[in-house]
Amino acid sequence: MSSTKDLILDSAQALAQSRGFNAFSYADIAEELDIRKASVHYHFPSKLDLETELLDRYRKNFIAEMATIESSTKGSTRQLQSYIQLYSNTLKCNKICLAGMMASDVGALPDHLSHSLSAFFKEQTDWLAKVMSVGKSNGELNFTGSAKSEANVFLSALQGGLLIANATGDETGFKRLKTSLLAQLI
Amino acid sequence: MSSTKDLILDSAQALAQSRGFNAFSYADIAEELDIRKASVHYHFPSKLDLETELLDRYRKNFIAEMATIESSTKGSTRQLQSYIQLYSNTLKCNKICLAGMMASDVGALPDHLSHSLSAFFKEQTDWLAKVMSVGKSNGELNFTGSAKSEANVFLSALQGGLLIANATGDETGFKRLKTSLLAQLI
DNA sequence: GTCTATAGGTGGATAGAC
DNA sequence: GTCTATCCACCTATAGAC
Repeated sequence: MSSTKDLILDSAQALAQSRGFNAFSYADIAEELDIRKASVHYHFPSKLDLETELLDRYRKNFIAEMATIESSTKGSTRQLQSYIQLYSNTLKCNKICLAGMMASDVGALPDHLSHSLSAFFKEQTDWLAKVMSVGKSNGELNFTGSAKSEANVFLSALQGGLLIANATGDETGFKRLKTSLLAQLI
Repeated sequence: MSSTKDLILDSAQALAQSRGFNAFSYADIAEELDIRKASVHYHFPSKLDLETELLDRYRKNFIAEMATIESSTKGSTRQLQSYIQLYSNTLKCNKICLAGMMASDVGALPDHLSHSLSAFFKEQTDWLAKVMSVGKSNGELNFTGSAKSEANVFLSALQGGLLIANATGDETGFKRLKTSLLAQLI
């Protein structure tokens, strides 16, 4: 049984990932959950509070997902595949990454949010670089640049690919992108 | 001497590329140009009209840029470098691609705009695939997948890389990304 | 083509009862 | 913790003078 606060976050996240954070209102959330706007304000006094908690939760969830992959999936290639799957799942729901969405409005964000956003991308890149580094050490992966640089390309392509695939409705294009990204590391 | 209409488009584009389309108003444009809101409405009755013309102009400009590159720059590698430079210039102004920004709000866009957005990404991918195809034919470039697939990875990485670099303020990361993208094709 | 003035609506936010 | 009621600022948009 989810708390109202969690349900609000779920609703807001779904709206943000498909429309953008500035394209929905408290009224949309209230309607979806069949509660009143004032109740939403009780849990999140300002919309900035909501946005902040949304990104915090998103970061934590992603970190947890990465930890799960690391502990339950063997092999660098398969770990990267599992990571990619997180993005495929998002695309299936006609959504993009919450952080990717917020990044497109970065010029309008207060400092603490842009810092949190920065941290998200660093967390992702660091984890990917670690996995790639291990894979190169044991001979499973093969690439020429630094792991950090490869991780940056990998994440960038996933973020951009998700954005484009979602805008064009081209799921097969995203499928090919996933294949290419892995092929380049083997 | 630019017309008022062009100045409005310029102002709106700059605002959209740094803040997002839903994070600025006619009042912002009017203030920047020192005119009244009603004058903006004279040229663009609704904000949707503004958004539509903005994307149309952006597409045309990009097509013109690509044509210029094709006619004035010799060699596939150098043509791709020139293309990449378009994105570097955007990053220098702390902006992202207008289409990338709009793509993050695609769930809130009317059909005609999402179709135009789709067309933009197709135009970019097609041009890149053509350049890559030529480069492969004459031995200048070397890659294993299809040109279309490589073009998709290339564009995705640039779009995502721009988004991330702009959000993190990491210009050097974007520089390395550019190098990696080209290295993968040689 | 640009202005003043204003309508009409929505969005974020608060007060206070229950 | 949720509700009703309401405020106020801002936003899109229009009417009509110049």
